[in-house]
Amino acid sequence: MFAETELLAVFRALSNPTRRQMLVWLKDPMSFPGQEPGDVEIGVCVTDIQQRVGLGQSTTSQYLSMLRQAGLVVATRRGKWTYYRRDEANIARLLETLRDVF
Amino acid sequence: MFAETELLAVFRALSNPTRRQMLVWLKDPMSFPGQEPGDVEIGVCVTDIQQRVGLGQSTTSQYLSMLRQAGLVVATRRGKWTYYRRDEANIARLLETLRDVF
DNA sequence: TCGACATATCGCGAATCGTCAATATGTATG
DNA sequence: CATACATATTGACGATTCGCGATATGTCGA
Repeated sequence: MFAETELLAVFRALSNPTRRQMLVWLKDPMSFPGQEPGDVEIGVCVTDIQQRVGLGQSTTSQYLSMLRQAGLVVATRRGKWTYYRRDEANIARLLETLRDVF
Repeated sequence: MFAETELLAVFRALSNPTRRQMLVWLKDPMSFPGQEPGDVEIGVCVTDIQQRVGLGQSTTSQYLSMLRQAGLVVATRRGKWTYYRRDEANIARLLETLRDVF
């Protein structure tokens, strides 16, 4: 299951509408500008996400870091870029936990 | 479904461990001290909940109010007491929404 | 109506959040 | 190595949250 501290990180992360929006948008990586069909599996880079959410670069980076610490996304560094994608397995596990706990 | 502002209230409410604990404890009203078998359907009064969470009376009242505004519990006034119980139907609806959205 | 009791609301200081600009770190390329 | 670029970290500051004590509101019984 999820430990109390993990649940805390999850709910804190999702208590912000922009961070929730990020997670939803990442369900469809191709909807981001500049995404090539081959990039879907590795995710979307920070700059592309930033363009879409319309916040500053540092804020975008921090928000993605929070989502990662909450176990909702995973980051992959490739060259200069860091790609973020949803951690579908963990999200599914989380939804099961929520159903069991609440 | 749940509107954006409703989801915000829900995640804000659940981003606090004590408020999450309250919601879980309310699954079993009989586990509170001073609960009579006939009280299960109406819920648990604020004082009994406060005894258990160990916070101040005002904080307990405010936390329950937040859970109510988030649609997670319902309040019933009877005499001097206000009884709180889970809104199971709405919680189930919420879990469905979460499964659809995330 | 008065006092006792249950709950809600108000006002406060400390801590955390939201967001940014500035700066640091890492990485590829000339 | 020097430069440019992508991302992460830091510092700042107003806004919000946490939890409390004090106080207000509502309800019952004498």
